[in-house]
Amino acid sequence: MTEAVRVLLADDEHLIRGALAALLSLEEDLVVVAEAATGPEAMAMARAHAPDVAVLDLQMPGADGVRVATTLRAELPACKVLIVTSHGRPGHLKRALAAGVRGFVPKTTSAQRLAELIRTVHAGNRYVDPELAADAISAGDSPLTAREAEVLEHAADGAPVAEIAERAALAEGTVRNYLSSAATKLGAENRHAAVRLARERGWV
Amino acid sequence: MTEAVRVLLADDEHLIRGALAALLSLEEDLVVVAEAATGPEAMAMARAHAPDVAVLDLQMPGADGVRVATTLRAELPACKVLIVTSHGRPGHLKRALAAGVRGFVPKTTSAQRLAELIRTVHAGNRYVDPELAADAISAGDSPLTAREAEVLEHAADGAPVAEIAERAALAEGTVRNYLSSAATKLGAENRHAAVRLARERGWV
DNA sequence: TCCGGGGCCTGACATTTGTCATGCGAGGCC
DNA sequence: GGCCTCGCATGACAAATGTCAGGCCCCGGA
Repeated sequence: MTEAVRVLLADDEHLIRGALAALLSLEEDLVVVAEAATGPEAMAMARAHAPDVAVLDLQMPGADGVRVATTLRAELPACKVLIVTSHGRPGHLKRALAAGVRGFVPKTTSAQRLAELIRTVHAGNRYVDPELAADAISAGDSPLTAREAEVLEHAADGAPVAEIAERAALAEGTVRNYLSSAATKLGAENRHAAVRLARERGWV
Repeated sequence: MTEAVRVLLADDEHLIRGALAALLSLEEDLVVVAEAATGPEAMAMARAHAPDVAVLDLQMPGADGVRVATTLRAELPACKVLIVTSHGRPGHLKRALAAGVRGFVPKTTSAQRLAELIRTVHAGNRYVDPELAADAISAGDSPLTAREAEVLEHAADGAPVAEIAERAALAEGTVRNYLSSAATKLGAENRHAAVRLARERGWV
């Protein structure tokens, strides 16, 4: 038998992380060498233990799974990343793949299946949940231009146009214009609905 | 030794549910008699198995944990409810307690601790995570009147005033008035920021 | 080279939204 | 009863937002 696969587990929910560690330990060929509850902690643990596979939650305090994946890719190219997420938005998947992530699955996956997937990515293959992939494809690419997306992000917390204009160093009219065109492209009634839609699709 | 505590586990994340079931099974005095992935499923399972304790996720498709708890209280008063949540908003705790929930903890709790809490609520005691309780107290009661909250909910998806007015069967001016007073009470710049704040505090 | 298209940026104008003064009815208090 | 406060409801006015036509610059194709 070959060496056991060394796994890093990162999730801010202690409940799921501990339970998962216990279940994965039941698998003969998997060994959890480190656990982390935050993004920075995950990076530190990865540096310290150089795991074969990193199982990362998408939503963590400090730095999200994709950012951790980006760092890992640069510092530990041999470490394969598998992202696990509760509420998968299409755009996240795209960002994750761009960051070199090898696997992307929802938390509705069973532990048994997850163990299989850890082996899959460790073997050098990729795996993306079919349903999430379908969502990402049907959502397609963002139709927004760089400025439109930028302005929309600044508008995300409901700030008035004047404030957005200041933060983006643009005239108010310009900001209104981008907001308007973004809303039109997304088929939204106004910028607030546009923000909501863009969020859902992971475009901001 | 007394009878084992019969537990119902409801969570839409298969990963956490399965893992948790496995871990709780390691406890001698606990037995998981049913699992569910949605609100309605949880209710059906509860009726079928009449568990001693129901461990419910707050966010589930179909009906959230609090709604399930309300139903359970009416139909199975003997069944104690323990709510587990990922991102606890102050208002949810209040609603949960009003629904007769006996325990309320974040998912950052360890499985070991959760097992203890299941015994605690089964014994008839209550337990609320101290940090969540502190948040709820500092956030205080909602300052919004019934109509203000109602209108704010209708405004949640960024709909224009005309649409809100129609849905709430009010004049447009009236809707604007409620929106304005709600925003003022919450210290928000406009209704959209108000919606965001109210969401954070769990008041809508 | 010279268009044409697309992204970026702007101010002027129409529409929507937020604020204010006001009226009405239901309770609590003297 | 008389008085006050508070929530509910409305329309008029002021301010913020959305829409439009147009100018500028860069790049790729004719």
